Amino acid sequence: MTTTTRGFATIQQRDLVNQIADMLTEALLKGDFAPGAHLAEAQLARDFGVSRAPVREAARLLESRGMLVSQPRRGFFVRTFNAAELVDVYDLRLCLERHAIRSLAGRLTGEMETALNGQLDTMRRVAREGTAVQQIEEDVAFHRMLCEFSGNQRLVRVFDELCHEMRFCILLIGQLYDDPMRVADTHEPIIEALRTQDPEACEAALNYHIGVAQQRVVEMFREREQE
Amino acid sequence: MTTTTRGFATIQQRDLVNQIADMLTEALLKGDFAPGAHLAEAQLARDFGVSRAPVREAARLLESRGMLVSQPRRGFFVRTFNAAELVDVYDLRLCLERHAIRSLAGRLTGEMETALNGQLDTMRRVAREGTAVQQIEEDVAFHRMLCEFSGNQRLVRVFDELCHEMRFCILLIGQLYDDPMRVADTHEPIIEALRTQDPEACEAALNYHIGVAQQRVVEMFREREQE
DNA sequence: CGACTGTCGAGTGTCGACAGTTTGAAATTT
DNA sequence: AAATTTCAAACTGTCGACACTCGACAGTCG
Repeated sequence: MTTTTRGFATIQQRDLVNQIADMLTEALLKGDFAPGAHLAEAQLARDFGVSRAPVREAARLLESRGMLVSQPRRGFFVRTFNAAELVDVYDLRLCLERHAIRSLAGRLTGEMETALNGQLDTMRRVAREGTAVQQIEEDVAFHRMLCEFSGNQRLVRVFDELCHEMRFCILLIGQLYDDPMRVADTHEPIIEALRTQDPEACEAALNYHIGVAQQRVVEMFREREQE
Repeated sequence: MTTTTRGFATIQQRDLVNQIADMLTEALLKGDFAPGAHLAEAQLARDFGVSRAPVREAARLLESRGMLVSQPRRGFFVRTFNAAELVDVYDLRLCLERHAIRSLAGRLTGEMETALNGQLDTMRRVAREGTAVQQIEEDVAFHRMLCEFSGNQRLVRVFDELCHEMRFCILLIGQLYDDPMRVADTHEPIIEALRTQDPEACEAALNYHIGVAQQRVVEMFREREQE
């Protein structure tokens, strides 16, 4: 939230599209719509008390985020995942973060290390007293930092897109896949590897970390799939 | 209503959004719009002989492909690149292809090798008798194959997005950056490295190949920027 | 002379409506 | 009873219209 010189909050009359997109996102993450369900524009427009135009644009936005899919003349549907797609998402995530951490090894500044350690503290705090959603969010934030520190903003953008899908998947499963405090702890080796300045060690730590996460999520997802 | 102020051909009543998106893409690649130029919905709608709704959707599509950017209440503008963004694009491309080739080393099938060699032949053919656009297209197709062979479809999707931007940049420069036949030849070492089944060799070949391309493109772009 | 204000045109955000298509179920046939 | 056809309701794609916002320019006041 930016402020003006006088300290007023900037008035950003967030247009309808973004508001609707946020509401839809929330509803989707809460599981209000079944996977694969059809979203009727007119119905949503009535629900939100607006016309179909902004609903349509919001839906396209969620489509670009991979949470909805559209079929010509049939409309929008809640995105469904299969295990293979989930594997791909985590594999791509590994691809991105490995590239980031690799370019990072050897030029990690003190500031960066402080930021990462601070994020680790935050993760441990929400592991104790936060909600599941917060825990996921802080976990994502840690990995996002790695991407940001790579200096490649285009890479960060792809990471963000991936995150939408990961969030969606994880909340689709309906429960966290591990003890949040232990999850936080498993980020420690990554920082340590970065400190050694050894690219190989960094890659190994990340490989392991993401590999474990992928395995757990996919496993839980496969269990869910049996219904 | 056959001709328009900008001279676009008229379109049929099918799939308006995609047709408009294609025509806009073509116009953008041809350089009909200056970088940073404002695209007025109403004007385009008149030009195409349709209403603003499909134009708007097509513009959003191009926005998601990184060819346009939008500002609230101000509309769509032709995306501008700076050298740093171009560096990021090529860096991310290296990230993707390195991941692909790495997972490919050691499980390259005969079919894959045949396909790659076939593509190389195609590249050499269009280097002799094709247009610049074709040459770029076949070059992209080779690298896309590498991504496809990784088996990660999500990765291919990101690669495709990146390609839109690369195409746009390259054609923005207005000329090819190297002798097309030599460009084709530089793909040979990649296939050779894959044949050795050695991940390190594959990575090295790719690093070199993309590094050279990046350097050339960015260099030419910087020259252009001086105006 | 400089800064502020009012006005005007251009353009986006949103709306309600219409036409053609898809869907699901009733109606009919086998 | 199962399969097929028919048909109406629901829905999407597209359109034209209106209100509000933004930027430019000229005019006003100190």
